[in-house]
Amino acid sequence: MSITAIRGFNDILPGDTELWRHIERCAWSIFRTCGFGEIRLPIVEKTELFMRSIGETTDIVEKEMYTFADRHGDAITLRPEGTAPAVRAYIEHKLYTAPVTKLYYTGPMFRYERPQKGRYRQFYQIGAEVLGDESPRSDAETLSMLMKFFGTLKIQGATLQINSLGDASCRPAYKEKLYNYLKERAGELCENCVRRIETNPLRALDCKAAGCIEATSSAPSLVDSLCEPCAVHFDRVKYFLKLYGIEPLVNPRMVRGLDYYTRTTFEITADNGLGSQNAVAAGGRYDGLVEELGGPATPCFGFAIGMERLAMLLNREQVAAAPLTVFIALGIDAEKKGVELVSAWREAGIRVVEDFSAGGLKSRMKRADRLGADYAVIVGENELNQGVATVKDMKQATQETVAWDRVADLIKGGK
RNA sequence: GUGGACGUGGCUCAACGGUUAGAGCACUGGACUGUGACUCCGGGGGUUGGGGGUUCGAAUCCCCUCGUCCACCCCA
Repeated sequence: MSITAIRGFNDILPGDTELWRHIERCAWSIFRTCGFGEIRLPIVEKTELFMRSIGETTDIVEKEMYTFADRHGDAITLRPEGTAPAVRAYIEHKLYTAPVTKLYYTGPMFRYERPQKGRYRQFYQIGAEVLGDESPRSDAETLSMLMKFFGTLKIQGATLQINSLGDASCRPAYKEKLYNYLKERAGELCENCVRRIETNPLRALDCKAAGCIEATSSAPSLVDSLCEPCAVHFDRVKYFLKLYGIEPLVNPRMVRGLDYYTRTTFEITADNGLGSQNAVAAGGRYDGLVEELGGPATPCFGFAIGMERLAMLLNREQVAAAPLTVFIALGIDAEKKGVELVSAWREAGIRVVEDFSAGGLKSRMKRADRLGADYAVIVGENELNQGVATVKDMKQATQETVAWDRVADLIKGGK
């Protein structure tokens, strides 16, 4: 075997990029109508940015980051997610001077994990962040935009789960309650969760181990422990989601893996064909992050969509490529004329490639077929003398002879 | 990071430790000198993922390594 791509890093081939472009175009056309502007962010950031935002005891920071020393010895990291860089840019460029900022971005993220279906070391996300809006209506509207996006792509079986993680005024008290509860039940918990009691007790709530599910079944509920403002916020989010026609599933045990989330968190899962990596989009509110990173106190809401997981949910047939025309010149004079004809047809907007191979018309028609041609345009001695081309519809198996300047119209009109 | 399944022409897969590793599809040439898909006939294509070992003999057994997939973990 010669040199291959590194593990977990994949090439995305033309057949797939067609689908990816469709997804990106669709996202962009919907997001922009909701007031989002695109931001292009660096792929590498100072390591410190992620340690301070995502949280030092999270799995991402502890064992999944691609961190290097650059030539000056500074610690830099391939971004494992997009929110922290977006917030960094928001602060750096003082975008907070605007009443609200809505940012959209797309690009690769990097996490050092064992590859699996729907999980790669370089993976792509479409992300969106609303910075500077504390209203629960913002949460609901942004979620509805996301659901509309999935609807436009005709994603089947997507379910929205939401939860509220509370904020700085109610979560610490809840954590304490949960800590004491878990402490008493430590014997029933898995090894991992025993460790979490000290580091991140909330995580024990969404552990899949049977013993842990059993042990936490009567644990104090987060949703019941919210302070008044958080409870009101959560109710309003649910209320407005209903107005948007969205019926979310409240999952009080859903805990996110990043430390910066407050209040609303959510996850969209799809069951068809994604295996155990079935979350296609997730996100939530992070009201403390901007301030944490040195900006003014700014309430925010954002989400990220997993591109390859989303692409797996779509069937290629739904994304029709533009019809392809293959031009076949027979004889040296036709080849000469072809230079002019092909560029004129391209100018007219049709997608045309020329078959430069030698050989009989039969083998060249066969090549055209294999290239996936919708039309074959043939110009040989006969056509050349009369200023016409033979245009064959490969799918219908019909053909007609038309003047050169009518070829593009015929092809565009057909189909 | 842990556990498991699997790596054989471009693709899907055969081959009890025993001739020269096969088939279908794909490719290519011809039957058919300017018309693809169907048919028929011919042809090319393999360091059996890589390395080491056991054996008279390894695709097959053993060890290591790389990769893919699945699950755990975690997440998008």
